[in-house]
Amino acid sequence: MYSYPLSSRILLAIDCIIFGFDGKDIKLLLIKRNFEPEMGKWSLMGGFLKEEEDLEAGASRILFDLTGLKDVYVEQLEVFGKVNRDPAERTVSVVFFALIQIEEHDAEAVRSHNASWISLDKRPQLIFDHEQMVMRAIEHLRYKAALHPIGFELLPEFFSIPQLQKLYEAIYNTPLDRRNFSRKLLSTGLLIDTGHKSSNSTTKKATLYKLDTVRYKEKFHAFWNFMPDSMKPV
Amino acid sequence: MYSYPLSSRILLAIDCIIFGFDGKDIKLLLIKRNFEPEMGKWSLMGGFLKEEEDLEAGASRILFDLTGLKDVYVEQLEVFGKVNRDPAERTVSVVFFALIQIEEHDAEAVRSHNASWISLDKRPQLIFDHEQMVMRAIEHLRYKAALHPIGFELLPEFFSIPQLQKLYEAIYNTPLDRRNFSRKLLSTGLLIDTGHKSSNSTTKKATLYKLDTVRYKEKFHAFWNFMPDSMKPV
DNA sequence: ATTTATAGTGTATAATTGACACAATTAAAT
DNA sequence: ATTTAATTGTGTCAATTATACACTATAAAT
Repeated sequence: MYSYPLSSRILLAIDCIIFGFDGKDIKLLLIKRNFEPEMGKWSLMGGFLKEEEDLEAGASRILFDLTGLKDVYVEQLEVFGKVNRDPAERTVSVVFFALIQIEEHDAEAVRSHNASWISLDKRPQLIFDHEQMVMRAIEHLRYKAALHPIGFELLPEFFSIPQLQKLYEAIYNTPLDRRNFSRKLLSTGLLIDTGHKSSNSTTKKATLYKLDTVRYKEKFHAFWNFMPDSMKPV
Repeated sequence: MYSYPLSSRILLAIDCIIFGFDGKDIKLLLIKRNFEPEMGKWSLMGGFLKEEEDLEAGASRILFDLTGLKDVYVEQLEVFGKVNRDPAERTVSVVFFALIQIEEHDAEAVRSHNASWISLDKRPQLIFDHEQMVMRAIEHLRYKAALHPIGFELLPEFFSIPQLQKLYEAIYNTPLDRRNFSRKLLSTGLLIDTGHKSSNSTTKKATLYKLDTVRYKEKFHAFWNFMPDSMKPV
């Protein structure tokens, strides 16, 4: 069996951008490091890839460790590999992008990691190139949410259209027209009326919908307009 | 200075998907390996990341090595990191996606690497997980070309609208309506009429355009329809 | 009962898309 | 020289979709 004797091995890290939505703001799950290096500073949650571990498994491990959640929405975002990005040692980091339902997280796990949910516009300075990673992730969130129905990953199972609108307004940091938004969303055919109404309203109660998980996959490409529907990539 | 004494180092490879367009078909630049491991089999062009090299620099080095070209369109595609993807040794590969103008490549460099341009539908079996990488790249090409004006990277500096159409028809493997295609393309405002006509036609000669490189960046988000223009990510 | 805040629906106009037809250009064939 | 075949360039109409905007309904507090 062949081997690669002359090639150098590099430390491979995994960092996770974890987004949540509290009904008002998009939040990031960040940790105040109580370990070296850079103890006391803020960073993304991360870790090293283990020798016998697939990349996605590593990301899931780290996400589970911090949030207590399995099966969250995760995708690879980008690899950061600048030679001196980590002053301690050459480290290449694979950044994962995760969307979670904020109420579902295990508060105890979060506390034990010294982590907090922080609004995007209040995020502290981060170590290394983590700020770049966050900016890349925000860009990706905006990009992807405009093309695919991923916003639902940030909402509870049952949600109202006004809630959904607040989410999109938070993502794009802009007001949207209620009537057009509602029409467009309903026209996707992705929402199922649960028959229930939101309970905590002091005024008119909103209809609660859930995501049509069957059509979700079929309609994952809802949108764009350059090519005929039939040839949109799956 | 801190270090990470207990963490394991991993071989970090770079593999390049290189697309070209010959006026008719989308082609891949593949190599028939005259080196170990997997000598004699087909694969993507790749190499190992060097200790003092940024990731993007590594990709550029490999691309230059094979094609003699600098400043080609390259972007990170995805990291492939399954534990046993390379039977010889645990190797994590960062896959880069490159679009080049096929006539510009250095034929001598390509020959010396035992490489060939191969149509997508005639591609041979590839080693390791390279076929998965190629499929992912085709998907990405279709995705991105529907949203951003990247097709131009595959065409010569001066090109006609019929040429452009043949490119898109090759990408999506489908016929497109000439009139609607032309209208849509011209309406982007990205094409500048050079005043010249294509020379090699046996029938009516087509107008040659070039890309408006100033507007190209402004209009890189041409399309999608979920959010108002003003909030499309940059 | 009135007020306040929010939810839900409708409509008229403009813009865009998709389907389709015809005229113009070039070189080769007659 | 004229015809033919192939390809390029442009126009139009109908259907769809987007945008801007106004009214009605519901719930709770006064």
